[in-house]
Amino acid sequence: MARRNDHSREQIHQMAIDAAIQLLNTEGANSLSTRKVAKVIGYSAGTLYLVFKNLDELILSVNAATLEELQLQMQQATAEYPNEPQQALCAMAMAYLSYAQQYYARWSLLFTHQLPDGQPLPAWLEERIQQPFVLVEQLLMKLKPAADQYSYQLATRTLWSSVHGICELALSNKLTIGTQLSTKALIETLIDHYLTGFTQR
Amino acid sequence: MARRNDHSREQIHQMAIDAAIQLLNTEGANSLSTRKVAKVIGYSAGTLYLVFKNLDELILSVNAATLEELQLQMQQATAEYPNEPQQALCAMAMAYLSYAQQYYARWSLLFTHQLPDGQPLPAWLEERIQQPFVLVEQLLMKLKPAADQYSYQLATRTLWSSVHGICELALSNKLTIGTQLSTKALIETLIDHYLTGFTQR
DNA sequence: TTGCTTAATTGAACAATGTTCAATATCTTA
DNA sequence: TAAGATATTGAACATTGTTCAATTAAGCAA
Repeated sequence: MARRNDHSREQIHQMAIDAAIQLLNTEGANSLSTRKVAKVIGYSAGTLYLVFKNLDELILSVNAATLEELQLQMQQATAEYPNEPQQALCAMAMAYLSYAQQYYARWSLLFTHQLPDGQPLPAWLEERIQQPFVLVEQLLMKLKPAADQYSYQLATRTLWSSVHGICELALSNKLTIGTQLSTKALIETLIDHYLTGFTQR
Repeated sequence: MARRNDHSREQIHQMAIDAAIQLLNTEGANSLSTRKVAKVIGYSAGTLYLVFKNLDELILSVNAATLEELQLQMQQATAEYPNEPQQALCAMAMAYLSYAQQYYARWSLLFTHQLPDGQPLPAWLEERIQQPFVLVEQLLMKLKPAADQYSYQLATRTLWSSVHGICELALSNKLTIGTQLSTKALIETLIDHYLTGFTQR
């Protein structure tokens, strides 16, 4: 069979991303392969190479889609606290944790995937990576209106990568070994203590 | 060729771990394979299966060795500050960052490797994972002698997974996109702000 | 020393993977 | 309807983890 013309290139591109997401959701990270994605969308593996340079590029596209979803969840979580930035930050962190739990394979792929040779990430993905930080930064500006850009950038990245670190170690069962600690409690003390320092200086 | 009896099982076990570490150091995380390890130690791939259940078990052993080295670096970093716990914590965090930079492939393998089906980590590795936390906990006890076990556990895990998160995102170039921030500055503000909150309450 | 037993090690084999590309079957158009 | 263009395939290749019957040398008994 050849020359079907059932779908446009753009459609195949999107179908492949959707299929990969579905595989990650149902089968886990170790079961993502070009052949399986191809099977799900009803095309041959070779067809994927008309639309993606290679599997890495497909994964980067999946990661961009994941980041978009994650950002949306974070944004929605803040809606309940329009005038309480600290509460909003807490809710956002919980949304982050919650998303990571629910879609663990996709979420961890954001961080475990490494391009060969240490190739740099494409600009369109770097763009997407920055978006969640923007949400955090906006809340920090509400919390302490009179600070300079450097302080906001510094506090945003420090606070959010810390939240991320807690989620990462907690969800891979490396954090609470031999303790009764709850991940939620860790995140709450982090935010509380860090913001105490941030607002005081 | 068969029945060489050049090395004991224990020797082959250790040789394989050493070879894997060497491959990770020189070729990167994507170049670790049973066949390459076997080639380095001068045995066939099948021989590895006399000593490890599978590649995952070899990787877990490599990770245990990495954790041991990492812990040693962290410990040595504190030696200069026997009476300044906060300085010691900072030095320890810098040692963590430094190790992660120098041995990035091995360090990231600690966190990117996932056992299939969500199998739990073996107890001997969980043991090793807890050790670095012990070092942090000791310093927090010096810093604030009158607190209960729960507070120490909570603060230890919160602080260190935060340091970890900063290192992780920074080293995978996801943290300082579009900014001039230094990873060191992020870690310093984290420790400073968090310890402010920790000692005050 | 010789011959037998034993087991350490191999190498071939299998299934799955990413990737490439000549072959092909269908669409388009003249 | 015939010819040309091209979208898609499927076979092929290299590499991977893993298994296991075959083999060969070590150990041992006579």
